[in-house]
Parts: sequence; C-alpha cells; structure tokens
Amino acid sequence: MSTIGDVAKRAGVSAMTVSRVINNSGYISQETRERVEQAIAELGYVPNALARSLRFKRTKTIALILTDITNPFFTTLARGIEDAASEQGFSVIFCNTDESQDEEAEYLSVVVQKQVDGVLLVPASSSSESVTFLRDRGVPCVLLDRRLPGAAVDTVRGDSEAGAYQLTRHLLDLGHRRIALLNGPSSVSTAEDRLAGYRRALDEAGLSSAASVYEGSYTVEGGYRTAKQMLAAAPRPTAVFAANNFIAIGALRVLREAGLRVPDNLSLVAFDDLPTTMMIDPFFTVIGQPAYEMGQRATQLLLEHLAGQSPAEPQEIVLPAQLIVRRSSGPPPAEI
Amino acid sequence: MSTIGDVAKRAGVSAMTVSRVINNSGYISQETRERVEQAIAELGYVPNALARSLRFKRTKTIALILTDITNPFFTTLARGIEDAASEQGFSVIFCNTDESQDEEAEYLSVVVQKQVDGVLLVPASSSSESVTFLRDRGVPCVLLDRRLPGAAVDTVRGDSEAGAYQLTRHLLDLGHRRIALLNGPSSVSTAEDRLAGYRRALDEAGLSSAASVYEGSYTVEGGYRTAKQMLAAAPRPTAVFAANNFIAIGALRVLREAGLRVPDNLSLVAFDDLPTTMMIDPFFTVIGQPAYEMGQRATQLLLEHLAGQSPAEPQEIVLPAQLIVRRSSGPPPAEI
DNA sequence: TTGTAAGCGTTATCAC
DNA sequence: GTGATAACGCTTACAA
Repeated sequence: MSTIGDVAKRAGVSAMTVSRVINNSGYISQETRERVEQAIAELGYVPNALARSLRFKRTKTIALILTDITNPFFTTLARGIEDAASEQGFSVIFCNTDESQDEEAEYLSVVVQKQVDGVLLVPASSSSESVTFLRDRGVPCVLLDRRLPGAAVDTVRGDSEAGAYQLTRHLLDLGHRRIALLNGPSSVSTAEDRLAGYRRALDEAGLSSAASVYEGSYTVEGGYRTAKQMLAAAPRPTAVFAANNFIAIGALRVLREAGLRVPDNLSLVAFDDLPTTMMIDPFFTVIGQPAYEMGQRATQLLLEHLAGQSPAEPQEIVLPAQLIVRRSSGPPPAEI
Repeated sequence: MSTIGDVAKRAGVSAMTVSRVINNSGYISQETRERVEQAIAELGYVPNALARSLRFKRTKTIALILTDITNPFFTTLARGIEDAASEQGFSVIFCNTDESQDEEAEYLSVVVQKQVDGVLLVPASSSSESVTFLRDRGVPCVLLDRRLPGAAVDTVRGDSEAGAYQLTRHLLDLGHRRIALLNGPSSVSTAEDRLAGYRRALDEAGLSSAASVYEGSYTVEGGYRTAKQMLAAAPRPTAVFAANNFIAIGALRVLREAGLRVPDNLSLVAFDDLPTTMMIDPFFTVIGQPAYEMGQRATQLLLEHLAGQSPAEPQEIVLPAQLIVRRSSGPPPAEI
C-alpha cells in the first residue's frame, strides 16, 4: 500500500532516511528515528520486498518441486524443508508434478522467472534437462530423494540400494524363495536402486534366476495393477516387496480381494514408513527413511550454496535406511 | 541472468520490441519477431517476474498459512489448493505455524512484504489481528477450516457442529451414556463448534449433565494427555470422541497402555479421516471432511476476489461432514 | 546526520 | 512497426 516515499513525507525526511531506519544502517539521530518509526506505524507501512529483491538479486525464496505432497514421505520431507528454510528467513514455494516431466519443466520456468534463489527438486524422470535448465540460468539446485544419472549436482537421498537389500534379505532369512518386486518406474533412480538391492540379495542367495520384477508407477493404482499381474503368475510368490508405501497399499487391496491373508498366505513388505502420528496399528514391515532429516539436510546444503560457502565439488549425501520388522512379514506358508 | 536489454542488443532492436514479442502485444513484423525469438533462445532468456510484478502490482503468488502440513487433513487441503492455484497460473508459498499466533504474525509479515496477491489462512487462534493486518494492507484473505468470531471475512470450512452432532448421536444410538470429548483448544472455532454439536446431541438425549469435556491441543501429545486425565475419572466413560485425528491416535495409545480394547471395552471415534491412499485397514469411525474440495473452493474464492469478481458480502462456505462408521465404535460393555 | 541521483528489469505512453 | 522516456519501490554510491 504505502511506500517508503509516503513514510518519508509524513516524517518530513527523505526516503533514504526511512530506508536507513528500516535497515538499521548508517547513522541516524534518535529524534528522526522516532519520527520515522511513528510514521511507519501510523501508515502500517510494509517494505516492498519486490523492489528490494530487484536490486539485491535475491528473493529469499526457494522452490520445492516434488511429485506429490500427499505422499506422507514427501509431506514429512516438505516439513523438514520449510522448517529449515524459515529458520533462515526463506520462504518456500511448493509445486506438485505428479511425476510429469512437462509439469516439472513448466514449474521450473515459472519459479525461475520469479527469481527464486534456489530449487529443491525431486526429479520426475531420469532426464537431466531440468538440471541443465537451472544451471544455464545460474540457479542453484539440490536434488532430493532421487539421483540423476549423468548430472553433477548436489543430491540428498536415502540409501535405496542398501535398504532394498536389507528388506530382501529379511525375506530370504525368513525362508522365502519366490519374492516378487512391485517396482516404480525404471526411469526413476530409486526404482533402479531398489531393484539393484533386491538383485544383490537374490544373487548372494544363489537365487538370481528367481527374480520376478513388475514395473509400474509409485501409486496405489500402480501397485494394484502390478499386484494383479503378479497374482496371475504361477507358481505364486510367497513374498512381495512393494517399492514404496502407495504400491504396498494397492497390493494389499489386491491380496484382500483374492482372499489372501498377510502374512499367513503371503508376506508383504515395503519401502517407506508412515509417520508415527498416523500409526494406529503398525502393520507393515518396512524400510524407513529419515524424510524430515533429508529435507533439512538438503535445505541446509542449498542455503550454504546461496551463502557462497559451498564446496566446489557437488556433494552426494546418502542417508541410511532402516529396516523395521513388523507383522506383515513371516515365514512362507508350508508347501503342499 | 540475461535481461530484456541483452536480448534487444543481440537482436538489434529496442527493449520495447522484445517486450512486445514476449507479450504478444502490439504490431511486429514477422521478420523482427523471428530475430527476437532466436536471440531469446540463444541467450536462454527468462523474463524477470520481479520487475514485472513491481510494475503490475501483482505477483501471481498466494500464501498458504496453516498449522501443520504434516496433518493429513491439511496435506490434502494443501494439494487441493496448489492444484487450483497452478491451474490459474498462481504459485503457492506455504508456511507452518504450529498453532502459534506469533509464527502466524511473522509469516504474514513476510508474505505481505513479498507482495503475495492473497492469503489462505488457517488461523491459529480466535484473534482477528491477522485479518485486520491483512485488511489494512489491502491483501485479500480467505479463512480455511476455521471461523473467526467477529471478523467479516470469506471463510471455507467443514460443518464441525453438524459433524460432531452426528458422531455423538451415533454413540448415543449405540447405547452409550457416558461419552467423553477430548477437544482441541477452545480458542479455535472447530473445537468450539465440535463442542457445540456434542452438547446438542447430549441435550437432545436429556444427558446434558453427563457432558465430560477435556480441552487440549490438536496433537498426538495433546490426545495422550487428555486421555490420561479422562481415564482417571470415575465412572469411566464408555465412549470417547476425539476432536481430530491426532488426538485419536494419542488417545488410542493411552487406551492400549491401560490394556483397554477398542471397541470392546471402550468406543473411540474421531473427527477427520485418513486419505484412502494410506488406508491399510480402516478402523476408526470418523467424520470425514472434504479436505481437497475445501482447498479448491477456498482457492477459487480467493482468485475470484483477485479478479475483482467477488461479491461485496463476505461469503461463508460450509461443506458437509460425513459420518463413516467403522470398527472402532460398538455398543458399550455390559454394566457389572 | 541527512539528502540527491542513478539503477535494478519491466512496460505504458507517446513519438516517429 | 519501432523506439525513447518515465515509472514501479527500493538502496548504493556520493555529496552536503
């Protein structure tokens, strides 16, 4: 509404003086300071950050581009990010791409126009187009949750390979020999890494040829579909490894519809835990990832970059994944 | 990085001409247009929205200030908002207040400085300070989920009173006579309204004096604490009404620790459902609110305001709440 | 201790 | 069809 000029006029000083009061810069007599402060209060003056940003070339705003905030893993991630950002006086613009490369590009274009100081990106695909786009325009970027094959970018992610290995190992240790993997899209690094961990465990157990992988999307719908396919196969697997929480839910629906009980007839384990705030009755054996911490770390990394304290080399921070054994996994049913 | 001036120089035209190309305004010869477009492509030029906003006095950005995005109700709300906003080319800055009035004020100040076109606010308390602050500075605002007593503001919320009435009625119909309400903070309208609905149902049943209300916060922690208090009372209630999902989780923990089974020893019902994407085994009898739609409607209302198509009178949109009966509620245990 | 002028990147207005 | 100029609100020099 009112501008620095209005305040100046009311206080009978120049705009510069008002600016000095606002920013506590330079010398100002106690008396004028008070006059200015009063004028500010009377007018309800609020400095225009746009004008300021135009000069400083920084907006104190970052963009968070993820696939779907509705996935509790990403929700928690987002919370960690907003907490870390606001602590340093940064605002966060959030965007949902629904795994669409086009949406991602569109959002990137918008936030770059809006001159965000940096971008936190959960890339929708393995294309490095987005990273290139940002680099060309000098916008710092940290990748979240997912690697990008060829790109030299800062990345903060969970250890999908080790997590998948542990989870598969857990099933093998229980005695399972036919373990199906309901995976996400192979264009996404987490799906690739989870597949690798799964294979490594099978290989070690001399069961390489028993691998059975179904590729789908990281959605309930996707889990539902691939689980259907899996059930049609003979012999039926005795354990199912869902590559994320949504896939697990979709798979569980299929199993229920087929009258199969978990874990009696079939074990079902998954990547990604639910927050304890939503836990009624923890059921799934899962690999939990430190989502909140992941968000914090990524934000800190990005903000260090902005402050110019970043190491030259792109960093890759890989956070440990943790196996949490619960009731959805058990020994395979006795063979008939 | 590069500015409109750089593009102009490279294309051998003036900045104005470039501006005309970008915005498809005025007349331009096909030939110059092509030269300009090429220069834009070569430089990877992206218009600076800051400068534009400074002139137009609109940023195409809105703020979403809520208490905690981690609560699945708000997560879904946020998704509805972002979808509706991005559809119209608006970006969303999101902020978590954790029910703190101070945080709310701080965030409001920041986003007003950043010249957001409007604010979607889930007010942390019943104070109308925030609304006044925004009104004084000419920033349109729509309240979400919660009323503000004296304020004449657009509001989009669920029908807490009717929902609470239905939920209480459901328990009464099952035969319960001692129903405890574990409520949120009385400074928040939803808590007030849920209390009112609860009381209305009890009054109708001639059980006004049986009301037993515990005030806490809308958190797992809060639910845990009030549930403890409740259990200490004699005679113990046969049913518990948790005023939101988090309170229900906290209460459930207490009941479990006390060795009580739901619904055999005690019924436990709540406000707010979990999204179906997280439903493993729907257990809680709840009042579900159309969170996604609420977000959409609020955003549409705000954007209509910005477009100047708003009716003069502040609107209050109250969306229906729906009773979903599941397994956490049953008849009271037989008296000894 | 305070003020003036110039410029951040755009675009509306008015010339040519 | 195209260009020069001023203005959006602010702050860094540089003066006074």
